[in-house]
Amino acid sequence: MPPVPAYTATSPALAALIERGYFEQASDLEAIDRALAAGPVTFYIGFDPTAPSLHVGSLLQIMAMRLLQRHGHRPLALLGGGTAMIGDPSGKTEMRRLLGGGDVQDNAAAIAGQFARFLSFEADDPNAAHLLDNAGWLLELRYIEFLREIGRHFTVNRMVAVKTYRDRLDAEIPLSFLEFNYQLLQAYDFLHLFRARGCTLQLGGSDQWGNMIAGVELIRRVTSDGQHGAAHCLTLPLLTTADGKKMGKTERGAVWLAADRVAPFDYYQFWIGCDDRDVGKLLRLYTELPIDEINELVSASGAALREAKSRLAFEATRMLHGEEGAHMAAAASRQAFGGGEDWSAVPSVGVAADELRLVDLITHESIQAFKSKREARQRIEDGAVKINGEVVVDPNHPVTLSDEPVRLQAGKKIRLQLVRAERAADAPPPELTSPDES
RNA sequence: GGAUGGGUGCCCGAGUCGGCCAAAGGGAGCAGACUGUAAAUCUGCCGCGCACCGCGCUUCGAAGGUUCGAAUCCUUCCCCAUCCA
Repeated sequence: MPPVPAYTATSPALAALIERGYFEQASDLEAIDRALAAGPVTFYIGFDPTAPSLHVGSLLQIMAMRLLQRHGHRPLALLGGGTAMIGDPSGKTEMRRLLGGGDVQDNAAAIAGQFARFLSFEADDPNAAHLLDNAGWLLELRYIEFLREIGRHFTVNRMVAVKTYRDRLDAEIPLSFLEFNYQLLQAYDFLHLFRARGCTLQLGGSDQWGNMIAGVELIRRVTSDGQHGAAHCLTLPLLTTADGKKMGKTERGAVWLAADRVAPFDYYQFWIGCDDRDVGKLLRLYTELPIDEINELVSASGAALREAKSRLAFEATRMLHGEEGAHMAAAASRQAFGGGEDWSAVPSVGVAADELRLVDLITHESIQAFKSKREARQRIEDGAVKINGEVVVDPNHPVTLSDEPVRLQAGKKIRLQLVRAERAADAPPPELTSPDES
């Protein structure tokens, strides 16, 4: 059930945004529509470099950028290297932990590469994307100057009315002055990009509404009347899954885009394991399949929906990890969950031992199927672990490792092939690479 | 700076005239059954470890103390909230 606003867009870009379900709310939809129809629009989305990788949550924003870029508009991906040092209080129930400048920079560097998979940064591309870091202009701000130029346009009365802050105040959760300033800085970002790059549109998650509007208003106030088009903003929905959880979170934490955090196989598994009710929505948002085809896929019901899911998983994986990776992941998934003997594409892990008790094996540092031995024992006794397709209920059951891979199934999701590894000086990282890959 | 109320396991939240508390209950999570690698439901697990139908170790803001024995009592300290200054 895509939110279909009662508005018929004239610009292809906005039409596509709406049709695919990216649109939620906008400062002035018609103005945005006109601008997008009139020619290339420079727009930006901010990303907080609070972790060394983006995750599926931020991927939604990236997909929206990608879509707009395809329609000829100019994306600016803004890393909040400066604002991350403040911490956005939006949606937070507690005070944010502050990140140091060093962390932020490392993270920013790691994240930068991930954008390149989804956006074109080619210099000769007329609407090439650009990656910016607001540390560049925020860190050198001078307090008094900033207050006089920017601060004067904000009334505390209005700031306090913003939902983000309102909630914090109502809930009587302390809101530090530091955090209170976040909104000003984000608004200033927009102004800066408006001036420096002609950026007139900001997109963001719906939790960013207050911050984004603040930027729009700031620009309106600062701009002289003669200057054309004020800036606008548009929010993307905050995705939740059908069972009410935040999109992109799993048992094992966030679904990261970095392959060394979430292997292609696991990434594929994430998508294929989605709730039936979400398939259509996810296909629209996270793949580029034509709408007609999506509708076709989703019209199936019951078990036939698996077709739609595997398509979703494949497409999503392909975009992030490439054609090769996607095929690999798909094949591995079919094998691992198909019940067959052939596991050739299933990720394999080397274990530096000849023989281990089952408990020790599945809690081995390169596998870590369960959190502790305690739990592992329990699960084994529950019948959650299979070796070569056979349930093994005895935690002390010895498992012999050799060059002949052992097929391990632990719980619903974990499927691995185990091979004996050389006792390297440093333990082999738990890389889930496929044997055929090399 | 003053007054009052608080800090419990991933989260919320019981528990304080000391033992039956590794700590009620709920949520989250994990596993099993059922299925379609879905949802819902039911069942089990849910501090860590082991030679495991039992045993050991570490937890209730921190450090000490009283006691055979403390999350529960005393002391000091740290932190938080609200009100006052």
